[in-house]
Amino acid sequence: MDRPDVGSSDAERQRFAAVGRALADPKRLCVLETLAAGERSVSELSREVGCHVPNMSQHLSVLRSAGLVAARRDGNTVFYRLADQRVLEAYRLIQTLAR
Amino acid sequence: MDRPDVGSSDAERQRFAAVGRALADPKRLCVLETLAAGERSVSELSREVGCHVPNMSQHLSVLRSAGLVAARRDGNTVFYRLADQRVLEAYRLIQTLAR
DNA sequence: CAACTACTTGCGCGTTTGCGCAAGTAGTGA
DNA sequence: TCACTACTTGCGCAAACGCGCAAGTAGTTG
Repeated sequence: MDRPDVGSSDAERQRFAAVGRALADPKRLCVLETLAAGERSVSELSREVGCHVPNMSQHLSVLRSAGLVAARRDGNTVFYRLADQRVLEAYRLIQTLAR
Repeated sequence: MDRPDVGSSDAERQRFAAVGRALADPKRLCVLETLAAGERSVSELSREVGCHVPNMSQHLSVLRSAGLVAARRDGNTVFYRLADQRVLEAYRLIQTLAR
C-alpha cells in the first residue's frame, strides 16, 4: 500500500505548524472561501469577510507568509489569489474532518 | 468541472478553525506523525515527542476535542490513535503546501 | 507639487495559548 | 485499604494573537 512519508524534522514541523496557524482563524478561512471564486482586492475581501481594512491586511499577511495566498499589484490596488489549488483541497479535507 | 462546495456558515468555520488550531503546534504535529505508526500511550508519546506528561495530556486534549485522535483505556493506561486516516491525508497536504 | 485612493505597518490592549508545577482522579495489586 | 502507576486538571505566568486606531507608504490624478 502507499505509505507516503510523514516524519519530519523540528524545523520542518515548525513551518507546517505555520500553515496550521494560518488555517486556525475563521476570518482567514472565509478569505480562502472567497478567493476560491477568484482573485479579490483587499478592500473587497474586507467587505465580504466583514472586518476593517487594516485587520484584513494583517490576516492576508499571515496567509501570505504561510504561502497560502499570493499578491499582485495593479495600479494602487493589490489583488490576492490562492497560491495553489491544493490550498482548497486541504481546506476541504479539514471541513470533512470537522463535520 | 468538479467544484465541491467550499462556502460555510460562521459556526461551521469556527469548528474548521478549531481543526486548524489543533494543527498549529509542532508538538501536536509530532504526535500525529507518531500515531501514524500505530497507537501509543500518553507516556510513550510524551517520551517520543519530548515533553512532560501533563503537557502531553493537554496537547492530546486539544487534538481529541478537534476530533483528530481517539482514546481507548486499557487498565490504567490510555492509548491514543488517529481518529481517521484522512487526518494523515490532511497533514500530508499541509506538508506539501509548506515545502 | 498637492490631494486622493488603496494598502501596510506600528502601537497598545484584552484574550488566548503553551508551559511547568502541584494536586486530583482512575485503575491495579498486595 | 494502602501504596503504586498512569493519566487528567487547576493554577499562574510569559509569550503570542486578534483587534482597533493612528500613522506611514505606494501609486494615480489634477
